[in-house]
Amino acid sequence: MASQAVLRSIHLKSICSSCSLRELCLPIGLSPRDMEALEGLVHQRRTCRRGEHLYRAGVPFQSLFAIRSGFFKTYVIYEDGREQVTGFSMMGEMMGLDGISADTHSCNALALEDSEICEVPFAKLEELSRDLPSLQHHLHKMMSREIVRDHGVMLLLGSMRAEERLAAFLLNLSQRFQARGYSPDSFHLRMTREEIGSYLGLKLETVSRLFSKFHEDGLINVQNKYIEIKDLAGLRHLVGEQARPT
Amino acid sequence: MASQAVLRSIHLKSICSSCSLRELCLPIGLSPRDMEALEGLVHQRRTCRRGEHLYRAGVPFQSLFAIRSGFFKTYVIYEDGREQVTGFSMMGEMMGLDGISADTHSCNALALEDSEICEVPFAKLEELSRDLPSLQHHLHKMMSREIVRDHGVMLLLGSMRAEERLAAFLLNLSQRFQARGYSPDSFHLRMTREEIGSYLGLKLETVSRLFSKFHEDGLINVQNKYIEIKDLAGLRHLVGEQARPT
DNA sequence: CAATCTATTTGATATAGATCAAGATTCATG
DNA sequence: CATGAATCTTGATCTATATCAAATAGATTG
Repeated sequence: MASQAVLRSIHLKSICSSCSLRELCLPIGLSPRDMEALEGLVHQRRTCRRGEHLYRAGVPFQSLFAIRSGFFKTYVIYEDGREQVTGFSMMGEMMGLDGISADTHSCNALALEDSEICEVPFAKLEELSRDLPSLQHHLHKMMSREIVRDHGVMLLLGSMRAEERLAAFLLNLSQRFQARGYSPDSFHLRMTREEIGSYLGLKLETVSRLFSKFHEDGLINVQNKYIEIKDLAGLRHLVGEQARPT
Repeated sequence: MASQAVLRSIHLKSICSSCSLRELCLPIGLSPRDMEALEGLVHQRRTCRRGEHLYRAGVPFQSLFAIRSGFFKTYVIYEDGREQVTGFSMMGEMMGLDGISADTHSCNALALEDSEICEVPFAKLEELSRDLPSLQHHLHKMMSREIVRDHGVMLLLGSMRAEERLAAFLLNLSQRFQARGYSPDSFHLRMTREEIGSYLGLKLETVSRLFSKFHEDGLINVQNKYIEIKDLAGLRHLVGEQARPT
């Protein structure tokens, strides 16, 4: 028992420097000293089981969460109960940036599969980033990247047709899996058709029909949640080439 | 001539502490000393005439821009030329946060009326915010607020009906004018029906028809770009009460 | 201030995607 | 591994909003 506790503490101490995601969540070129300071900051490594909320809208904001493994959806709920999925997050991505604004989480984060996350107390991160310019700048870039990403979703929702939206969605997933060393051509969707639909501003039936159509057209293979991209160029061509004749 | 230059330099020196927008773009409770440091940083106050771009997507990112007066739209253009308006900005708001992500502006900012802006070199702002925790936190809140705002637009685009979108848009404008000491009940729209439509994911004809409908229903008066809100509660009721029977 | 250009309104019609419905498949649980 | 609950697929139909079109109003310019 005692040895287990020791092992865990050793493990905790070294997570950042040995983490395969460090180039995603940490600034490059951090000195060993700085790395150590940062590791002291990540005070908790937790798991979050499928179906559990990592945080909910309205609860006090304390920490950011770096995803070590697993998959999440974030969503907002409007007064009348409408749910809008605002994003899907995977390993190496940071969640919770929206909470800084009002010291309260403004959206909900739900694990779509068993996940491991690193909790980063934000006050401490701010403090440390005052001493580490590269960390400071990295944080700013992460927040800015989130803004840019959201603008992309606005473009998708505001001016793309259903086909284009789903194609763009698949291409985005493919690209993110690839960046993490997984196959860009075949992957399991972690979310339901309804969740995809919510994200893309479509109904689940429309999403399902489009998957079938893409399959018929030889662009992809679909077998329930398992996707195989057969014609990347074809998907790319679909996005952008089919503007409505405004 | 010489006296003019002196006057301008005096004016420049005191802009922040005397600016009526300081509670919008600066952290509260900044000491006079800190305020002075901040003022040294805002090295340029510029004007931007109606129809001019403040910045364009693709140009190197150097500075944030605080709007002192005027009105802007920001928009992204997709490869095939589709344009999506991502937001409208007015006095006291900060633009350009999206540029931090890739050291390049990712959207275009166009003045919809003659405007005055304060240019804030971002590298210097980062530097100063290392010494001023309240400034640092303020910057983080601004970025986070932008993310939250974008999530709101995603909700609007992804799950609201046309009527609700336009009502939400008018309510948002009204609230922002009020926060700046202007009438929340009557204002001039600075943007065209087409720009509103782009922002809301609707065609300009739909926007026009909805304005007419709101007028007939006694919710607003419209006379071209001049809007009078007659029934705030009615508009509020429209948003959220009309979910599609999903 | 006439001329021209741009923005807006309104009507008629078309259509992409929603809705409704019924099976079929997959998944979770005792 | 059987059984009920989710989830997904597919078809038929409906509707909100787009599209097309034309007239009007407002803004800009020489």
